[in-house]
Amino acid sequence: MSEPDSISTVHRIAEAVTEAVRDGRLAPGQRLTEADFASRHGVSRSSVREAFRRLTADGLLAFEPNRGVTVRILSRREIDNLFAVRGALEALAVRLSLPALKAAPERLLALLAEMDRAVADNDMPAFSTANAAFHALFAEVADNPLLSETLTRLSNSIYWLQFRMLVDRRQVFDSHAEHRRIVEAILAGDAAAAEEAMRTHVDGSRKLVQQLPDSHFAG
Amino acid sequence: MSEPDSISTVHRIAEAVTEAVRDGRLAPGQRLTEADFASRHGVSRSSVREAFRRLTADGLLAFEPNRGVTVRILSRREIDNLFAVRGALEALAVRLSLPALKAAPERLLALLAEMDRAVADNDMPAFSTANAAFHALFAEVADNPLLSETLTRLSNSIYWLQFRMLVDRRQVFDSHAEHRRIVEAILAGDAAAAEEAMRTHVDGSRKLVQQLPDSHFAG
DNA sequence: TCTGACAGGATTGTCGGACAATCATGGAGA
DNA sequence: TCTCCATGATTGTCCGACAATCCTGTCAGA
Repeated sequence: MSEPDSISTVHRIAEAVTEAVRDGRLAPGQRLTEADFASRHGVSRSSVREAFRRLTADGLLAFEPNRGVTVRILSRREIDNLFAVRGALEALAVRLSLPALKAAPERLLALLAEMDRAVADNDMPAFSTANAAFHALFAEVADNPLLSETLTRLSNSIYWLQFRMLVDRRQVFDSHAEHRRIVEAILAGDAAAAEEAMRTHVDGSRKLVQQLPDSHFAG
Repeated sequence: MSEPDSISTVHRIAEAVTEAVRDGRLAPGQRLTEADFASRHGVSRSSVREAFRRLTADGLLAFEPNRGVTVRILSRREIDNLFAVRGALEALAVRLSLPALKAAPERLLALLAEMDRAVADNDMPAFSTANAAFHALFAEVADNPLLSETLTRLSNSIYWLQFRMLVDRRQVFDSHAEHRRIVEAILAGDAAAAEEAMRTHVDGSRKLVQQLPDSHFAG
């Protein structure tokens, strides 16, 4: 997703919005007005519109006709829907990537070790980063750009949640045990078990997310 | 996808492009220039740009920075990737929709009958329509808009293929046997079998598509 | 002849401004 | 209190312009 695009104006704006969402300056559900953004960043409204469109396609913003865009926020229901799709796709990624990962498990094991360390050190940012890399690895090794792209879009749609999840570390760290199960199944060459472990893991994440208070959801 | 959007200018343009692709007036891989389209349809370039963006997000067009858009065309490799994702998602749709479909199989059976009739009458357009409805039904009954949306995007990406497939009817009709297998598994309440039947069916479609000559692919 | 640099044309990227279309809000009147 | 409408805010669309970039054909030099 999000083409390199040199250093175009639109790209700059899109980056700015993404960052603002990432570190909470833009709250989920918040409405973004074009003119506002244009003047604040010293660019034309056209460029802002364009950036908004691109971010909408990427899943970060939500677009409503004649109403403009808002920072995307999902209802509990939509979260369930998203995790269902994600589970199916991550399971697919695991299956497709298994042979290659079994043959050359270095990166996989490195990420697992990195997460081990992060858990031991109670280092949430490091864990979060490694976790994202862990999940992205499967799609990447599966060598299916469309799959990677689709999963990225899904991640973008719940961008704000990753941020909100940082508050309660314990449960997030708990999910790490499932990572190990996935890796073991892969090393054993057991595709069905690996897929199932991934499905379970994704559903675990879903449950974790659903435990957040209502204020983090739309609807 | 493609919001109703009243009858806005952008929507009109987008429809026009979609239709043109559907009936072959715009060839896959063909480049579309904004000014051209703007003057031909008597609208501003801004609106054309916007329509192109939307269609790009929908998967019908491909966008390259500083080069504009082209009618999307995939390589054989990309086709395989797409069908892999599609298989996983259609299997998910089958699993999720199974209980509801088993309880109320009317529409499912009606579509199956419609396809039976189309095959008997050698009526390709009718078969094609019913087939699309058949596949869409699962996602719809699964009651997961995100899933429906994602599958629609995938379909749009290979829009031109549906058109090209009309040439050789026999093999397409052959795939109908697999439809029946899916339905039977659903009526029997056998989720695993239904999923597997759907996976097989989707992969069958993939093979069929791959039998087309090189001229229909990018790369 | 072949290769590479360059010029020119074509097309996209961005800008600014303008106005119509639509939505949201709050107040007037029933 | 509720409904309807005026009003302001914002998006949708148009126009025209120019810079940035890409593509192509040409020409000089090896």
